[in-house]
Amino acid sequence: MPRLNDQVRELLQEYADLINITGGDAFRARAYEKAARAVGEYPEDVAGLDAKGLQQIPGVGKSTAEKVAEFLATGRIPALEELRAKIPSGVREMTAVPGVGPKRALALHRDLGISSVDELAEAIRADKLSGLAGFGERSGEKILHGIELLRQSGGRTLLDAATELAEQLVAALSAVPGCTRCAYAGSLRRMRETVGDVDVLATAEDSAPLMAALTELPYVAEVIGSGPTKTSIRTDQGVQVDLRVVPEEDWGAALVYFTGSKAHNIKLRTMAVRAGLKLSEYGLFEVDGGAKVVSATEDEVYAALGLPWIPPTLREDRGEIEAALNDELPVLVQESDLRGDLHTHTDLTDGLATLTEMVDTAAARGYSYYAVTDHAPDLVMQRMTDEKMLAQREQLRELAGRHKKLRLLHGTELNIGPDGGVDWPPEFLAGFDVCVASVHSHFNLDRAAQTRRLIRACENPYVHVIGHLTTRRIGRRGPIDVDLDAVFAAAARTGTAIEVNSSPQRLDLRDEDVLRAKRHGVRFTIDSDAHATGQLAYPRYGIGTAQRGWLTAEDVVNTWTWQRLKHFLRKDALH
DNA sequence: GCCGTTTTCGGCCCGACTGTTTTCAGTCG
Repeated sequence: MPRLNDQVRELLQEYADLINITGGDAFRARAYEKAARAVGEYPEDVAGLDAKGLQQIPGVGKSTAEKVAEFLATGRIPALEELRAKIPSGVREMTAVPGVGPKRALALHRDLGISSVDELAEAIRADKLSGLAGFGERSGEKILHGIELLRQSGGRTLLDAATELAEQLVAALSAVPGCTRCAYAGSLRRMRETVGDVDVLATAEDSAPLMAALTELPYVAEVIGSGPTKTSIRTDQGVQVDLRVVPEEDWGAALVYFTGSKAHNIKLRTMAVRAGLKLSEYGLFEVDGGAKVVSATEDEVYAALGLPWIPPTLREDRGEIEAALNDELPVLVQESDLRGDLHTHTDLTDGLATLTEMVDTAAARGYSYYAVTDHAPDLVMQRMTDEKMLAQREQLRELAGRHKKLRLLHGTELNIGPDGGVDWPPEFLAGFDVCVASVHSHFNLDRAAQTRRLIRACENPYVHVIGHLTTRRIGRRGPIDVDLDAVFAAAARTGTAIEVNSSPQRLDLRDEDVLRAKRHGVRFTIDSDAHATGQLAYPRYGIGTAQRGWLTAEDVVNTWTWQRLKHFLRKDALH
């Protein structure tokens, strides 16, 4: 079940979307969007707030507070239900298709009776859109491509939502009497960027109470199937969960089997066969006679195959078994290795929290250094000015003594222009402690131009970090077309770090590209790109991507001490 | 609908891109 704030966020966002689709006042819709975001990121639980308390949330006024209070009291918002009655839910879902906004969704519904993404795809294939005002020859093609993009990740759940769900499930099932072990496995344990379903494994003498506990959870929408060893449900958020219960003595073999990946397991099984053994989810057995060798722990299973334990994030058959055989497994970077965050925002631009709130939260995370990197002026909508930036720097300097162990760095997130230039001239850039530079526009340049602009950004002596290099948004927007190897070579040559952006919507660079970049000798940062205090915890997801890219703490500059990082940030002095 | 060293009305993140137009609407960041 999502946090109550998240439920309210979703309802307010739905209300805003429906206002947009029905052609209501755009500013009113925007006000609800803003309120939705503010509630979602509000650190306190809204459950304990009354209408007055709700109005303390910035962006929530009288009208929104009343609606939320009504929801908290009755579970319903009549104003929302009225709008829902006018517009089928599929019409709103169509606006999730890249290229389809509220106006087009309404036109498609009103003029062609289309009420779902599936019907939309069908109508395009049947050439029913031509002739509709505002839709030309290329529209259908573009929308179909958008639907394709949506479906590629459609049915898959982002890492943060899946992790939160899995942690709740494990907590609930661990509390069931008779449950001796419980953990999540599958691609979530390997920390893939999206997961198709959530696999939970548990041990108990009697599986029935665990199966019953799962099916009775309040957020179960459907029981897909239930037997003595396996139960599958679907949550009200549409995520499938498979629970498997095994005897405690088989825990290790089952955990290996259900963690995967399939390719990793096939390789393990092949190794077993060569040793006269057979590996399954029930254990490692001798082929002759069928005696069980081991199955109680993962350590034992790997050891019996002549291997050290292999971290789940490496189990993709990308050379980890060979490395393990040669005793060359990397010592993977851990979240606890991170000493700071070098890419964060405040409400000076598009963040939700104040500078002080962000700094306090960073201090509570135990960091030794922390950079504020609000947007630079070329991202016009953020309305940055030199004066605002300098005033923030002053404010940050005044906070310097607030947390004794936390060094505050003043930075910015620059915009890499189409030609590779950035927002400010060298003399202004020199005033920052750290500069992240990212692509925020011109996503459709050809490969040569994209490559050129990124290399030029690396060559800028004031650019320390390239942020979210490919600019992809999972399930929403593909990566830009760029020669990554050429950019990695430039980053390595110029001493420019490449970011592993930890936002679950981005996770950019992707794991396999991290691996490639590492081979070029690139250094990395693992940053939150936080726009709210709660998002400062995002590096837990970026760490997964970094581990899947085989990174060690040595590869990641924000695990370094300040003394060492300071040297790295003096890039201009090194050349 | 929200908000105020623009303060109770009148603004509100602005501009580029795309495909459709022939002067612009819709979408997006």
